[in-house]
Amino acid sequence: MAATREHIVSAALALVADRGIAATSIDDIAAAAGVAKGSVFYNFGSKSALFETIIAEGVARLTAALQAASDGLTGRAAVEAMVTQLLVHIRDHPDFAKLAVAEVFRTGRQWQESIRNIREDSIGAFRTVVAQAWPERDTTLTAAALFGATVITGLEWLVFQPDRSLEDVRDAVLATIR
Amino acid sequence: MAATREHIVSAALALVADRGIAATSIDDIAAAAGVAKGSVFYNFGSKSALFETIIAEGVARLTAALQAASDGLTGRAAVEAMVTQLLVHIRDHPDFAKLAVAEVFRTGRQWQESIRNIREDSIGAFRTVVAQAWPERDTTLTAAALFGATVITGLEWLVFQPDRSLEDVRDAVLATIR
DNA sequence: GTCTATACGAAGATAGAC
DNA sequence: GTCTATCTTCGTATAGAC
Repeated sequence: MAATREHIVSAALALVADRGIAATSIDDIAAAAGVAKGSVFYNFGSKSALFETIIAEGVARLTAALQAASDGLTGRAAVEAMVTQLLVHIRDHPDFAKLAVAEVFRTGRQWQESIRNIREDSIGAFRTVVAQAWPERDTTLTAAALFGATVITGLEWLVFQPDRSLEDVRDAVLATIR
Repeated sequence: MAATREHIVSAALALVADRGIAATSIDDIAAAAGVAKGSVFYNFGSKSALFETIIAEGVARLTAALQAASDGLTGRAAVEAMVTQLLVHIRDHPDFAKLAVAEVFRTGRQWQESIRNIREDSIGAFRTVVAQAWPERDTTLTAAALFGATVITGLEWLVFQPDRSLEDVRDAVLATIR
């Protein structure tokens, strides 16, 4: 059933955000999702296929959100809108954010296809607005710096200072970058 | 022997940087280090103790390097020196950088004591220079943004654009932050 | 101090009942 | 489509020889 898949996906995301994929067993996921282990394999085939799905869905959702946020905007306004949207997305999907940060720079993993899209698509969205706002700068490195400042500050917020407001965090990031 | 410990530590670091701690077995580490599995346990006691050691040593070395870099400097010069030193450190110890990024925001892990120091000590060093350079800003969030921009750009450099020069990367980061 | 051999549990995956 | 039971492999850790 579709509901079963949803339960499995959200239970898996919650667990791996805190412990990583390898440290999370299908037993743990099935128990947290309230289903039997066999159902996980019936619905996803294998552990790595499960995480391919989870990561691919998460990247697609993030990329779409980032692009929508800067739609119709140009220059610095587009950059600021995208930074803000990234913070909102991290707040609303903190588990995916943690998983993504933990996995982006690893090579030689089973679900690497999906992982690569974190960088190519999501940071790629930043590249587009950066190229338009600051054509004289090194686009890829600047996009990485912007993305990095936003993501790390967002996670600092959620993990260590959850009582801060979105506005505080956004202002701190925007004040740091120019 | 001390050399055995060194071999184990460096083999372990290289493996976990790419696969994560849980996905790396003591068998793999022993084989890569050229020693027997028993020697790993004799020298470190357990897998988690091995990584406690590796992480604690890495955090201490990073924190010392960051503090030394800004020593005697004030204001923006101190910030720039620390950013540059962090990039140098990432270039020279890329495996530790990958491990650190993958683990910082996880909670409830066995080696959490050592991990917490990544944030408290290393980002703490940034906090000090930020507080001095921009007293009007939110110190902790700004330090996180600065640290995040530098680390993520540094890893983008090493993992995806290894042919770029340190100067290019440093200039891109410094141009992005103000 | 380092090795080999082994105990023991954990985890991915499958088979078959319902 | 979901469950329980089971197979098999892998991985941490220990014991004991060298």
